[in-house]
Amino acid sequence: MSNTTQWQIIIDANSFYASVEKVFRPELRTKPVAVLSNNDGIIVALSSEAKELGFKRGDAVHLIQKEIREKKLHLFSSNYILYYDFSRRIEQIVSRTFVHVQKYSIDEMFVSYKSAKSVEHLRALLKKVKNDVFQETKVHVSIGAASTKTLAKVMNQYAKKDKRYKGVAILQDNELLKRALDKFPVENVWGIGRRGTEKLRLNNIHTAWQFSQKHDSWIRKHFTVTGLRTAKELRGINAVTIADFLQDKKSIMCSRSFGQAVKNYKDLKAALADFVEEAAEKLRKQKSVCKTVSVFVSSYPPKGEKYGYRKNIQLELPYFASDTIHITTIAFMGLERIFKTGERYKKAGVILGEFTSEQNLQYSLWDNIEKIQKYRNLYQKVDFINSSEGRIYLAVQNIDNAKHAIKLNHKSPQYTTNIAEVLKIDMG
DNA sequence: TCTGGGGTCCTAGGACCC
DNA sequence: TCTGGGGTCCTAGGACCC
Repeated sequence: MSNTTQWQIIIDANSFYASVEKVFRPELRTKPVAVLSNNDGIIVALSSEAKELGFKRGDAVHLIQKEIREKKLHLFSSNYILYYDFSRRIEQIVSRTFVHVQKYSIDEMFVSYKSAKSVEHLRALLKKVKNDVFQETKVHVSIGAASTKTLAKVMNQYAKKDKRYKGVAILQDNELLKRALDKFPVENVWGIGRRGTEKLRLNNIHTAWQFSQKHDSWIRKHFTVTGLRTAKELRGINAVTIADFLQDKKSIMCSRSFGQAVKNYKDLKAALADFVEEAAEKLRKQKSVCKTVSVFVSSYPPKGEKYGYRKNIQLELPYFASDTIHITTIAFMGLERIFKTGERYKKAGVILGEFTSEQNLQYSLWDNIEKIQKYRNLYQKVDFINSSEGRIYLAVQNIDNAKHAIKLNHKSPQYTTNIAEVLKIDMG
């Protein structure tokens, strides 16, 4: 490609959670490792060794105790604070080389770059970034680069799966498209879901190349404009933006299973307050306001029965809001209506829905604009403090989380973020 | 003693209407 | 005696994804 190519680059970490856990346990470097969900319930991440042994994401730990023992799978409770810290550090390292870095998920980021003098120049930069990340975090990343994001994702998968690429795969030229896409299964293309795959199979389309070569009208008819955009991207024409991938959420949920049964109203209420706090913070972060608040609870089933008490209720706020105080008030009203005494609750949560953007918000004649503004200003300050200095809590929140503490029997320390848990090196 | 959390989309079925 | 046909909208729940 010419030296004015706008390169689209995707960088993602390999087996991210498992890799981070291995960083602090070098003796496990070549051993099978799995990271567990909250309450150590299921497997959510696996090292390559664990995948090779047949363990799968979603496996219920208590059902595979025997295999875990026999195959010597090393377990870790999830330690999200640690993973987020690594994610942030990797982003910082990448940002030293590239200016336009956009985080996509905890282990994945987009980069765009147009100053490469040549493909070899780009390759050198990407190798350097990969190397820097490994030197400083001991986490391996895979990098794919091409003229469009969808193609970069294709190359990223080559970089990850085909050892010959050594972790960096660049689609040098659109002339090489056919070679890259001919062997690439269409179901692995970004934007082609399972449903889409079925439809394509019926039409005898199996590779990304075959899909990209269909007529626009045919694609538009069967896969709408979204499918057409994907096809264009596969042809080397930019048709999606980062914003398309990073769409604002249409609902925000926060829920948790409890480590042990919660029985009384007060404890459930405290847990719910935490969930609202978390959800409202996410809502404000994407600059949305919500209209509906759903609260749900579920309890352990009585002996011999399959289901326990399950109930959810959806309430409307009197106006669109994003402040924790108003949302909490409504959530409590909901909880009060669905709470049943005598149940042993195992899980609860809150879902915020019906969003509109903060700016688009039209105040109705009846709304107390001054009051809304006051809360909005207050919560800008709250979010700032929460993100920088510490945390502000509503009085009802259960600060030590003692009552709904989750089970974390295999938790690694917060090596990098908690001074009390920094790695101790035995100087022997 | 038993299994996450968060999200999207689709569908079946009920309420309601003409 | 006995109860059309067709449409929309909404919701709960399921399938699926990572």
